[in-house]
Amino acid sequence: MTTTAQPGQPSAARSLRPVLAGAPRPMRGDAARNRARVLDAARAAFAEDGAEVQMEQIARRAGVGVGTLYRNFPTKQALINELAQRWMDERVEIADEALSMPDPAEAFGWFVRRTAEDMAGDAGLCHMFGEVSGGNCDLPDLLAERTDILLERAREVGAVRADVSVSDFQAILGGLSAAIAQTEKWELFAEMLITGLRAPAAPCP
Amino acid sequence: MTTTAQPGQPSAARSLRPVLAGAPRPMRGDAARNRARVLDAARAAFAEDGAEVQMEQIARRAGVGVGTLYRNFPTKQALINELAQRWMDERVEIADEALSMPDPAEAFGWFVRRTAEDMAGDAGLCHMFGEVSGGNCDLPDLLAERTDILLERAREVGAVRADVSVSDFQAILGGLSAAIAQTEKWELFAEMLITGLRAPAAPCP
DNA sequence: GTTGAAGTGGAAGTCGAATTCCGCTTCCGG
DNA sequence: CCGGAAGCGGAATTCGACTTCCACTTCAAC
Repeated sequence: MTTTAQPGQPSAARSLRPVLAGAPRPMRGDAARNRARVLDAARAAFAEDGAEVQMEQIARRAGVGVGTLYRNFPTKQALINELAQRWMDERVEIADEALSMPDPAEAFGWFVRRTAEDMAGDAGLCHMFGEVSGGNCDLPDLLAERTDILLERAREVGAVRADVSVSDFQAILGGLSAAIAQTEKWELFAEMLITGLRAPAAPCP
Repeated sequence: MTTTAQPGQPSAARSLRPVLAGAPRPMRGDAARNRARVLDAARAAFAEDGAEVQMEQIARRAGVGVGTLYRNFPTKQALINELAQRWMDERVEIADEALSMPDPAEAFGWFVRRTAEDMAGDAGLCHMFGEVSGGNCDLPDLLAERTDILLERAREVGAVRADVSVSDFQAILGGLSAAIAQTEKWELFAEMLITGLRAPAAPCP
């Protein structure tokens, strides 16, 4: 139910016209357009209403019938996974950008702030983080790897306490998303996190 | 659906034998016993599995039929509300205990730690906090009032930044519950919160 | 322009969980 | 110990999603 492809395009192929080597037929133009519309509509719908939106609402929003949804994604979950994958990819980019910054403490703070900001703008993202960190699936390897480095470097310069593991950080981001889902005050929350995460050395000797 | 009572006992009456003035008959002894069993079973079930437990599981756990559940609570939601109410009552007591402490900073910290600890021990509580702060319903007046005082006092001594409102704090607790639901490291999270919430005075000049 | 493979819409089917119903059982006042 | 009101169990019903199906439309190669 989560593995193999089924209809027009495997949900793992992310581009509009995934003309991979060996694909017998490139997918009809209008179909590709519809697939894109569905993805957009789904993203918008999840962003506004969270994961409880119904397939029919997404379909209406995209201006297609439910049948078309199911042609492209065998399952509601598959559709969600597709979006999750895209979000994760974006997150990996952000993490890479942070990793390119010279100061580890600054990089870490920037990543947290940026993530909080993105969450505030997208309820779907919030929910997904809740899920992902919620245990339904783990942080994808690519992202976990980046996060690990980010965290490690920050730890070395004392910007993050030593007893915070990647999975703790993951849980913390889950908490952040839950908080932000309730109030849009992401700046406050991000600041709190960054401060609270700092190693608890005696304040002022 | 949320207002009027229906069967044996209105879900608002919390005691086992709510022989309020005017109640024609005090409720049969075995019925009261069953009601209590149901409540216990429900609490345990929610604590273990979160809010997605099925009515039948609760019934089995309590050793009764689903009919008995519905005799006592017109709706699954009503049952949840009843438990939520009880949890909230406990929380008010905790808050009161905190309020009786002399040092506001210490009181605040103690309340946060205690809440985190309780959350760690009860997935049901966690979930409920998520819901309650999630907007489905607001913090009950009684608790909001206590929290407000706790927060205000802590603010005055600089243990909490000035720009944190009660509703922010509520959101933060929601986040805390989400984080704790994933890892049991409540001590770490509580410490982080307490530190992060502190007024951001310049560290060490 | 024709043709048939690909794609479409949305009514109908399925399925799981909440809720209802009712004949049988258990209390308890007299 | 009896009668009948109160309570009980759990099979049957309802309800609201997701998912399937298929007659019909659209595209694009020839």
